[in-house]
Amino acid sequence: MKKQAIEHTRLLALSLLAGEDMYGYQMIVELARRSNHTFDMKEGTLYPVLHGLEQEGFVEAYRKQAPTGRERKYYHLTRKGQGALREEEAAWRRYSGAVNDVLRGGAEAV
Amino acid sequence: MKKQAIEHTRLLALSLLAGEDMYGYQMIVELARRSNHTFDMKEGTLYPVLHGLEQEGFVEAYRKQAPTGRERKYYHLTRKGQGALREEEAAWRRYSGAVNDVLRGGAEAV
DNA sequence: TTGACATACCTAGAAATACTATGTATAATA
DNA sequence: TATTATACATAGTATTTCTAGGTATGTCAA
Repeated sequence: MKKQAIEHTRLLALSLLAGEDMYGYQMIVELARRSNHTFDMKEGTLYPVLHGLEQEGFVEAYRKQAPTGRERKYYHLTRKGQGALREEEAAWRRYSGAVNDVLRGGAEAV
Repeated sequence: MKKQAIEHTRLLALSLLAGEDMYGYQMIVELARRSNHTFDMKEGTLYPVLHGLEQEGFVEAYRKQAPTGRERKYYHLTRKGQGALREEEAAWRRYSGAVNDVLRGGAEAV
């Protein structure tokens, strides 16, 4: 019943797009694969986030025909989005490092 | 204006109490110190969480006179709380490990 | 002594974030 | 041809944390 704790959705989304352009559904599948199924991001979570990233100019969307004949909406990480990714990565390292410090009983010597 | 992302409040609170009994205000100060001021937990966040942990039997509260003469409300981690802490720690390692896997481009070989 | 500040606890309401549930539509497959 | 997987989307709900406010005591300087 407990909510699954996926909080850094933006970081994860930006990170997925760093390697290659992807469409939403693909990102969900890829995220599950790369995280060994620790993350099971819902469509109701990802799509609004992608729309937000697009509005901020971090990603650009374009439609492309899939080999299946079906049209997909691909997202591309812009230069601005690359900067945002670097910032979010730094924030994550700071955050996770701090949690680990606390778990170890605190960073004694500074 | 952005909300500070402290999500694992329970984990942090339980972890602080693993070493010694503490009172709320002290926990906030200690958390800031141990995290090198990465975490600045608000009272409006901590106190409701402590009350919840108490209701679940993870911590026990008792009042004690401080050297200043003032009464403080100390929290003690119960055996049940120690178990909860171990579980939360494991969840954190799983979660942070998965984020790092995704940032690295995915855990290729499983 | 009094005014400011740090300490110490608490709660109500707002904001942010992610989930559930649902709707639509197409392609593949049994 | 019916079901499943693919693919996008949004409305409403739930959870978590913050903001803002309240109450009260101890310390210290002016």
